[in-house]
This record gives sequence, C-alpha cells and structure tokens, in this order.
Amino acid sequence: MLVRSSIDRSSRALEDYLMAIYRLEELFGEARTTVLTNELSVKPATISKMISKLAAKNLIIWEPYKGVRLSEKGRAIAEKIVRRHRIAEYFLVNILNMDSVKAHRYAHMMEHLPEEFFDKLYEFLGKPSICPHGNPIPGATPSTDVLKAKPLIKFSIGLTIRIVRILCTAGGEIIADIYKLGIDIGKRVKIVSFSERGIVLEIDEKRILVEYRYTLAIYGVPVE
Amino acid sequence: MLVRSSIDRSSRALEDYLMAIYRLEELFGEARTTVLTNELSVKPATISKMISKLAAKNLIIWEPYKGVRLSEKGRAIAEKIVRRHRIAEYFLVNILNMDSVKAHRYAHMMEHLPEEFFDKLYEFLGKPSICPHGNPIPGATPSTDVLKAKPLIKFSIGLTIRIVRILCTAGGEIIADIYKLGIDIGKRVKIVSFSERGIVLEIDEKRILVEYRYTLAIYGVPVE
DNA sequence: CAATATTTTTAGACACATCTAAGTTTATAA
DNA sequence: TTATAAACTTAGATGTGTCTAAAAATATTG
Repeated sequence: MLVRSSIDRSSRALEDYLMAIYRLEELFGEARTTVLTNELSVKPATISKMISKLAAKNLIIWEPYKGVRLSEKGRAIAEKIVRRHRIAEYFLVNILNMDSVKAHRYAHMMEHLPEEFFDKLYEFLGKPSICPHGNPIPGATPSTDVLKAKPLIKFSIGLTIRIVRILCTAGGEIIADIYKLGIDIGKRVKIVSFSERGIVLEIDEKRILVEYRYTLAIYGVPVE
Repeated sequence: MLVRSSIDRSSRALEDYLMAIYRLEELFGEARTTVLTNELSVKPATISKMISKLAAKNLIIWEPYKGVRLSEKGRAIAEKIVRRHRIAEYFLVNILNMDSVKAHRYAHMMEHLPEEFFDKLYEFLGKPSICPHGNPIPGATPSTDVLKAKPLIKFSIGLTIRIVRILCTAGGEIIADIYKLGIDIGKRVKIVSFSERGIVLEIDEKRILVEYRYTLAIYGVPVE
C-alpha cells in the first residue's frame, strides 16, 4: 500500500473524534451528539454517521439517541493522543512562551504527529507530569494533588479550594472563559453558595458566579 | 463557514504538491509527472489531475506532456512552506537530537502547522539562517557561501570543493543515500573525473563514483 | 397526557484526492 | 523512419468526511 509522507489523512478524523469523546466523557460522563457538534465544528448528521463507524470498529459504545462512551480499545487510543496533546501544550507554553489558550489550539494541530516525535520532545522537556492546565500527562506518575482533585461542584459550602487542574475541550473556549474569570492553577477559591445557574465563589476578595458548565471543568483540592 | 480546529485538510495536498514542484524545479529546473510520482507517492493519473487543478488556480505553469514550473503566486506559497520545513528540521536536529534524515521526514509532517508556531519556534532557536542540510531558511540573510554554492556538476576536474548544502526531496531517500556515501556539510571533495554514470570524487583519501542524480543535489564552493 | 420543541438519526448528494483502465503524445531504437 | 516503449493525460469509479432535508425518538410544556 502506498503511504503519503505527510500525516495520514484517514486516522486524523478518527483521532479527533476519539479525543472529543474522551474529553466530554471526562466532563459529563458521556458524549452527546449535540455537544460533539460544538467540539468538532461539524453538523449533527456528520456526528451520527461517524459515531456509527466508530461503533462498528468497536472503539466506542453507542446507545442510539442516548450518547456514546469510549470502549477499552478506544480509550487506549484516546489516551495516546491526550499524552501527545499535553506534551505539546507544555512545550508551547514553557518553551515557546505562548499563552495557554492559544497553546491549546496549536497543540490540537500537533497531536497527530508521530509517537517518536513526542518521545524525543518529552525527553527534552524533562518529563513533566502535568500540562499547563494542570492535567496529568499519561505515562508520568501523577502527583497526589492531581489524583485527589475533584470538580468544584463536589465540594461543600464554606470550603476553600486550591485550583489544581482545568479540563479542556477542543475549541478552548471553556478554558479561555475560565481564565477570564480570574481562575487559574494554584489560586484559592471559597465555595460561597450554589445558585440555580452556578456556584458563587469568593476569589481575590471578590464574589463571582461561575456557571455549572464551567465548574464541572475546574478541579481542586481542599486547603487544610 | 465552519472551520475544523485541526489542520485544514484541503490546503494540505495543495501545499504538498507545491513543495514537491519547488524541490524538483530547484534540482532539475522543472517538475515532470513521473518524478512527482516518486515525490508524492501517488499514481501518475493523480498527479495529472492535481496539476490541472493547480494550473487552473494559477499556482503553476503547465505545458502538457512537458512539465510544470511554479508561478510567482505558487512560488510565494512554496517558499513559506520551505521556511517552515527548514525551521522544523533545525529544531528536530539541534534541539531534539534526531538524525537529519529522520528529521527531514518529520519536518514534512510539521510543515503544515500555522505560521505563528514557526515564528515563535524560530525566535526560540535564535533565528538560524540555514537548515541542518545547509539550505537557506527563507527570510534570513543567507551567508555568502550559500549564495555562491553550485552543484558539483558545475565544477571542473581537479578542483577541491567544500560541501555547503544538500538539496532535499520529499521522501528523503536522496539525502540518506548521499550521507551514506560519506558526503556531509563541511567536508571537502576533489573532482577527479566525469564518467558516464556520474562524477568520480576523492573524499577522505578514497575515490567514489557519485551518480549524476545525486551530484545535482550536492552544492559546494571551491576551496581557495 | 397531548402538543410542541429539541435532539438524534437516516437517506441521499457533494467535494476531494485517490485509483484503474484506456487513450494520446513524446522518446527511443531497430 | 517506422515500430515500440515510455511518459503523460483523460475518463470514470471508489472511499472518506462533509452537507442538507426529512424522518424518528426523546424531552418539555401547557
């Protein structure tokens, strides 16, 4: 079979879909068609068609009209891509001095480069264990903080939480919005109350309302 | 219009074709269908079809059954990609310690990443003026050596030449073969004679025959 | 709980780069 | 210089990922 020397076209879409599903599963426990629509900038009909292909390849588990989750096989592939993505992000932020939102977008373009590139890059970077958003790089030993961290929504009123990681979606809009609110890795926030729309947080002596769709992505640990 | 966050598919093929034509033009003065076939690992019919598309877009000048050359417009695009390719190669060899043949292959996969990535990377690398194969990085000020260098085939018998640059093709087979012969940037070779098949060179006190298709790619300057 | 709105899927068309097969042009050799 | 070989192009088919339009399932609301 002939092999183009550029990045293989066929595996690209597949990897993008698995990545998107991985992220949504991380956030919501499952991936719905409409949400994938935003993640992949593609019409619902396209998502449906691709979903049935991925399901036929046993990469995902599909309950029609309900949603999809990754199979073991699919998750294994997705985790490889997540690793590449986070190594790329680390490089873009810490070596090339890109802001972390832009880095996220560019990392998405780099994540289809071959494994060996990332092995070399990872070596050069000194084998970091987390990406700039605090998310663990698969393969590295995660810190206890990262392991213990839970989404803000899981903590009770009154607790002060140190932000440890922020989950990312494909477009990067969610992380951009979150950083705009003044939330960042290492910052401390206090859970003030739960309203209908979101969580009221105290951060830098100010109170802000953070919508639930964001608080699902913000992981932290209680401050002793 | 919807925009995928991954690298745009449509521009990929176009960029690959322009790059291949650029390289063959550099080597042979024009690009023929059969040769493009090797460069792009694609059947002749495909080359023909793509050539007529590129010609319709005024990116190349096409004389059917004769060959193609880049138009001004096409050359401008190709030079951007060449720049990206050579910056990537420099990074892969000098920072990630890849051997230069493999770097060439990987650079080919990276060369479709966006301009800004390469601007940042170029900055980080200290704005080098040549790639690891000695080829100038467009935009940088080239050294006089690079400007004066000519292919070995242009020099007369008896001259000693210092190798300055080695032109590359897509697959990287040519550079790999050349390096295997013991030829490398900075080395001195003496033009012994011209045979039917190639040039007899004296290198490291040994005489070797280098086929003409290789000598076209090997650029050097006479040693005073 | 019935009507309506939203989400999801199916069906079918399209663009794109590729292929094979066949025809045309150019080059080579007897 | 004609016959044969090689290079190149055209025509038409295929696979993949996308789209629109319409149908089906699920969720929401009066």
